Amino acid sequence: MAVDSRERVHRAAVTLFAGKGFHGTGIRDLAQAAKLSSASLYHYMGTKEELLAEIMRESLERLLEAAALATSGLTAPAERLTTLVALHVLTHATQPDETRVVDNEVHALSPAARKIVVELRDAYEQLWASAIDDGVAEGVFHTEHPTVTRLALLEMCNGVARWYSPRGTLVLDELAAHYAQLVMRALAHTGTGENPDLAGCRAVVSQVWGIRTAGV
Amino acid sequence: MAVDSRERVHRAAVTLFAGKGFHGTGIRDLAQAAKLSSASLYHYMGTKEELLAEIMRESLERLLEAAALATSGLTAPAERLTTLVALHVLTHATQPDETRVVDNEVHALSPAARKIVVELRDAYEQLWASAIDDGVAEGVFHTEHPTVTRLALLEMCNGVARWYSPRGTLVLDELAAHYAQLVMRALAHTGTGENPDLAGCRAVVSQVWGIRTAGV
Amino acid sequence: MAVDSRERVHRAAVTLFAGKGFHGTGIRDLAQAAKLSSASLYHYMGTKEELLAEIMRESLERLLEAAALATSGLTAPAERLTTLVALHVLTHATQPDETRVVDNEVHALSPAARKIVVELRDAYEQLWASAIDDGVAEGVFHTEHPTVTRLALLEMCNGVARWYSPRGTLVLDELAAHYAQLVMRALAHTGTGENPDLAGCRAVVSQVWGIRTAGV
Amino acid sequence: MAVDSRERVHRAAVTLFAGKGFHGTGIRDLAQAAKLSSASLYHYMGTKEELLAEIMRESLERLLEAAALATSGLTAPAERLTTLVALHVLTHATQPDETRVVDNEVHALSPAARKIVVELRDAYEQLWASAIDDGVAEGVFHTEHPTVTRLALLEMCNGVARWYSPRGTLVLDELAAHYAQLVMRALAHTGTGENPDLAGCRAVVSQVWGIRTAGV
DNA sequence: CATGAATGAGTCTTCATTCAT
DNA sequence: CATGAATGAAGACTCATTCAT
Repeated sequence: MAVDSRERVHRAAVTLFAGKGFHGTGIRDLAQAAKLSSASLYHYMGTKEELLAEIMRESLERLLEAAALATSGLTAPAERLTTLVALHVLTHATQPDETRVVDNEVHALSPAARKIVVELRDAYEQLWASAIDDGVAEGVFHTEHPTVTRLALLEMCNGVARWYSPRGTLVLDELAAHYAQLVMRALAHTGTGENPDLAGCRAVVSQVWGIRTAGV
Repeated sequence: MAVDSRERVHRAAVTLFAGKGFHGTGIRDLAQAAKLSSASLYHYMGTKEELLAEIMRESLERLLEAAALATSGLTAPAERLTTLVALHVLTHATQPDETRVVDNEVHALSPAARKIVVELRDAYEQLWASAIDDGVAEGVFHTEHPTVTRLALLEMCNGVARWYSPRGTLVLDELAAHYAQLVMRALAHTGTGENPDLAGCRAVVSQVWGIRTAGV
Repeated sequence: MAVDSRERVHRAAVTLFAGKGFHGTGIRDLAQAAKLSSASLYHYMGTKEELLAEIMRESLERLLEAAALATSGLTAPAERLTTLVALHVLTHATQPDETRVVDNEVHALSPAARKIVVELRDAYEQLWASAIDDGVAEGVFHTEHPTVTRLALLEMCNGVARWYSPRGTLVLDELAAHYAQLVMRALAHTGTGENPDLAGCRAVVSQVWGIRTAGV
Repeated sequence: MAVDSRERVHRAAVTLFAGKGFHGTGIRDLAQAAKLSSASLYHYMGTKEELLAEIMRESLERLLEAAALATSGLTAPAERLTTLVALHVLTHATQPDETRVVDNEVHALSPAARKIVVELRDAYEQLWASAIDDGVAEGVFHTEHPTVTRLALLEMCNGVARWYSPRGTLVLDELAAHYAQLVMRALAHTGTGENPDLAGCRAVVSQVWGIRTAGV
């Protein structure tokens, strides 16, 4: 059936793009994985790049939709953020291929397609931003640099797609709860211990990387 | 002159591999960026893949060396970890291209080269692992899943290379200190607030991604 | 319906072959222009090349038939030739696509199909040849090289298909009459003015095209 | 040598484009004819279309230059026109491939390249136009439709490239002189004999080509 | 040290055509 | 009668690499 084949092509693309990268995946790889001839592939896709763009757009739209669904009705910033974290982590743990393609292959998109993808991603990140900002305003979250913190936490959660395996001992719920806890702690009001020796670290970096990093 | 050219080739490769990926970078791109003919390129490198492997190995060796230098003499787990974090963040902020190549292009390596890189990375991560484990053992860090926490925090710090720009308002020292704070908090002993509605999140993910993710 | 579709296919082919050439026209272009799927196309044609051959054969047969009809009963060479010219010009002005395909796409035919087409064309040109030869024999036409003259005049009339537009100011009848006049004049007995400086022209051609045209 | 190869590529392209058309000529045909691998071809050309465009441009520039050289200093319209005719015929007889490519493959050019070619061709035709117009103004040429006449005569001369063979009995000088004579006669003041039966011809065309040519 | 020339294998994509439905 | 599905062969073009100069 047409539907089956189209689906097979997309799944093959997601798997291969995630594993070998967009440019590392040949049209023949796709064809083989989709059990089609490379010519037949073109019944179910436009160009290779359009296929990538569609995969990324669809992934992001699902993530955005899921986030909207899960947080609708929630008002408390902490509740909103933990829900976003849990959703994000669950999604990245269960759809690691889609997620990695979205995270790693933006550079392979044409400017037009990239614009769409970046806008979707920005819309999604805005949900995080407003939860964090609201929490800070309400005094339940504490951070000096909310934007930096948001980026840091997002990257932390993105990482799940790079290492989580369902074959491990950690159950999905535990994983999600653990990440939610990490995020809540990171935003908690805790007296910091002493700072690291930043001057020493900078010196080491300069030494190891040579003069070209004089900027340090 | 030879040294200069070799250096130019490496720098060009790092920049291009970071920006367009290994497979997305052609030998002609490299030649152009290094202001050499594509044939001359081969005076300063082996194959394209050997060039990649060397870049990755060198990057990781420097990171490992820097970590060893910076933490030598430190015993307190908190001190060790904050130092590692600061070093990691400084490195990723000042050498984003090298870092991104290391993080994103492992899949392009041959098994032999990959082995070397993975071993170096594992050695480096082991420094984090022992700091965390020691801290937990000493009761200064609190986490139920030390390994997961380590991976989460590492990914959080890796992210710096993907977004930090020296043109922003945040100074390097502030950046490093902020990340150190985030890490310390994440390992602090804080009563977590209520958990997110995990069942609800799982249901949303299932709905949005369709039955193929019944595994959720 | 079948007839309609078959007709649509032929018309689409004529238009496209004339505009983009046989090799420049894809089966999908044909299908689109004929408002059919590319598979359905094959209900109304053999191979693409057979379609071309049929179009050319049919065109030439019509021209030949028209010439036979129009000149039947005519005996005077001048009358025969002007009639052939008028008919030729009218045909090329009103059927420019068919005509251009016949004139330009012979090279795309297989030897077998080409043979048929060439024979038809030769039969047609023979009508011109005999009119001219008879006129020369009767002393009403004057030309030193009847064959060259015939080819020259034929090409002159063929040209109509390349530029004539019904949207211009020139009415068809005027066009045909004008060409008939040109042909009659070209065969008239007129003292030629002085010859061009052929040696000078040859020198210029040699100079401009380089030594490879030493043959000049 | 590079020069040799580049030259071989151009010559092969001219021959093949003339014989099989641009779209009918594959890159492999070119490579074989130029005695190069298809990859090596690209050391000496841009895209296939750029190769075509360059061939056409160069051909037209040479024709234009030759015409300028040959007619410089000539003032009498008849002299100018016969010189243009002789030059045109000599060029088409000695460079039939270049000429046919210019005449037949305009449709294969991109709009940008086509513009250049059309402008060159128009500039060349303008030389004919002014010679004819001047002759008409001076009363040495007689024609009711100078533009139509110019087009007709140009096409007549173009035809040479389609049939002339140096292996025939006709020497180049005779060929050029004969065409010059045809052109002079076509512009002479000669009483036309009776017109052809245009109504009859129109009826025949309508009958043979069917109702779709009701426009006749 | 440097590179123009060269290429076999590969890239993505389209070709004309067939056939089961 | 009509067409989605399918494909082997071919399309133009680029790849990473080598080598004689």
